[in-house]
Amino acid sequence: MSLVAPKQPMKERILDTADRLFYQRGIRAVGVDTIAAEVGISKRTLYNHFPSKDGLVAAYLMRRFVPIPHSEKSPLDQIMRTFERLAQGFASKGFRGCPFVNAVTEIGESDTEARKIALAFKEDRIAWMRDKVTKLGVPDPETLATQLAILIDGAIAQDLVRRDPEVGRKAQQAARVLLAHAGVTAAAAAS
Amino acid sequence: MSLVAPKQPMKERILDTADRLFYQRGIRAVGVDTIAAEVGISKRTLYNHFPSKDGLVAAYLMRRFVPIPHSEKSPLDQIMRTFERLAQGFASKGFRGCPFVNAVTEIGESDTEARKIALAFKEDRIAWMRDKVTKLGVPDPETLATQLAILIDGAIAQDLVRRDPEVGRKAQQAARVLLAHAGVTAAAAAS
DNA sequence: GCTTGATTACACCGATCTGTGTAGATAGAT
DNA sequence: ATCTATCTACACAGATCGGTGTAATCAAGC
Repeated sequence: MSLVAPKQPMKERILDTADRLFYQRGIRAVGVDTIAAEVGISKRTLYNHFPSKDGLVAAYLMRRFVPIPHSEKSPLDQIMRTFERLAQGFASKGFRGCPFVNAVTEIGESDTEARKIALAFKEDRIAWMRDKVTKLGVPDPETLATQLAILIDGAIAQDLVRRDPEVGRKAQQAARVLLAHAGVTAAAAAS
Repeated sequence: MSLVAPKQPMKERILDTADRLFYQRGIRAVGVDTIAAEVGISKRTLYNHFPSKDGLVAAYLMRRFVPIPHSEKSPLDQIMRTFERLAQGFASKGFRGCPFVNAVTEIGESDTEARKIALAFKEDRIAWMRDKVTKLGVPDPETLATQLAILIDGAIAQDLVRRDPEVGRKAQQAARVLLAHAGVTAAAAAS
C-alpha cells in the first residue's frame, strides 16, 4: 500500500498536473521532468502513458475541449451567461488567457496536432454561438456569432496583458449593443 | 572590404533578424545561436551589442512599439483606418498575431521587462483610442475605447487560430455599430 | 607605423531538453 | 505461489540552451 492513495488512474493524475503547469507557466516553459517530479512519478512512467511531449500536449488540449453544457434557458440568456462567466474567469487569480490561443502562439509551425485541436475548439465555439443567435432570428447569424466570439477573445487578450477588471463587463456591454442592433432585446428574445 | 556591404549598423542588422525570427517562430523557439547564424555574425558579436537574450527581446519589443503617426484626418476616419489596416494585416502571409500579447504568453512569469513593454504598448493604444473617441464627443470614452481595443485584439486572436479572412471586416462592422450606438455617425463626426 | 575598437573563430561551461534502456521492486489476480 | 502488469530508480544519450573567455584578425584614424 502506497503512502498516498492514488484514487485516480495514473493518466488522469499526469494530466491534472500537466494541465496546471502547461496553462500556468506555458507549454514550452515546462519540461517533462518537471511534470513527472510534480506528479511524484518517474519520467519512465509518464512516457508509458504518453508517446511524447507533443502527445501529452495534445491530450492536455483535448481535455480542455469540453462541450458547453446543454441548457434549457433562452438562447439570449445562454449568450449573456457566457459573458458573465468570462468576467468571472478574469477575477480568478490563475487566469492566463485562452489555452488554445496560447498553444498556437507557443508551438508555432510545429506540432500540427495541437494546432488542429485549437482550430477545432474555436470553430466549435463559433458554431455554438451561431446556433444561439440563429435561434434569436437575427438577419446575419454568421457575422454576429463571429463578432461575439471576437469580443470574448479580445477581452481575454486585453485582460492577459492589462489586467483590467472592467474589461469583461465592457465586452458584455458591447455584446448587448451588437445584439440590440441585430434586433434582439430581452423582450423580443423571450417571445 | 567585406563581401557584403553592411550599410546598416550592426545593432540594426541584429534586430532586423531577431524581429523576423522572434515574431515568426516565437521567442522561446528561437535561440541566440540561430539569430547570430542568420545575421552571419558570431555569437560573441551579438553579446557585444546586447547584454542577454532578455535584453534582445526587450529591444525587439521596443522597436515594435512605434507611435501611431499623427494625422490631420477626422478622429472617426483615423479609427476606421485602424480597422482597415488591421484587416490588411491579416491578409499578409506572415501574420502571427500581436507580438506583445505573444510575448506575454510566451515568457510567462519571468522577464518582467518584456511584460512592462507589452503593458505599456497596450495602454498606449487604449489611450490613443480614448483620445479619438473623446474628440467624437461620446458620453463614455473610456468604455468605448476599451471596447474598440477588444475588437482589435479579438480579431487578431481569432485570425491567428481560425485564419478567417472575413474576421477583420466583421470586427470593423462591429466597431461601426458600437460607434453609432454612442451617437457617432459619419455625418455627426464630420461636423 | 601604430594604436584602437570591432569582429572573428572556436572552445568551453553548466544547465536543461526530450527520450530511451534496463533491471528490480511492488502489488493484484488466479 | 506464481504470473502479469505497473511503477520504480537511475544512468545515459544527443541535442540545444544562454552565456563566457580568449587570442587572432581586420580596418580606420592619427
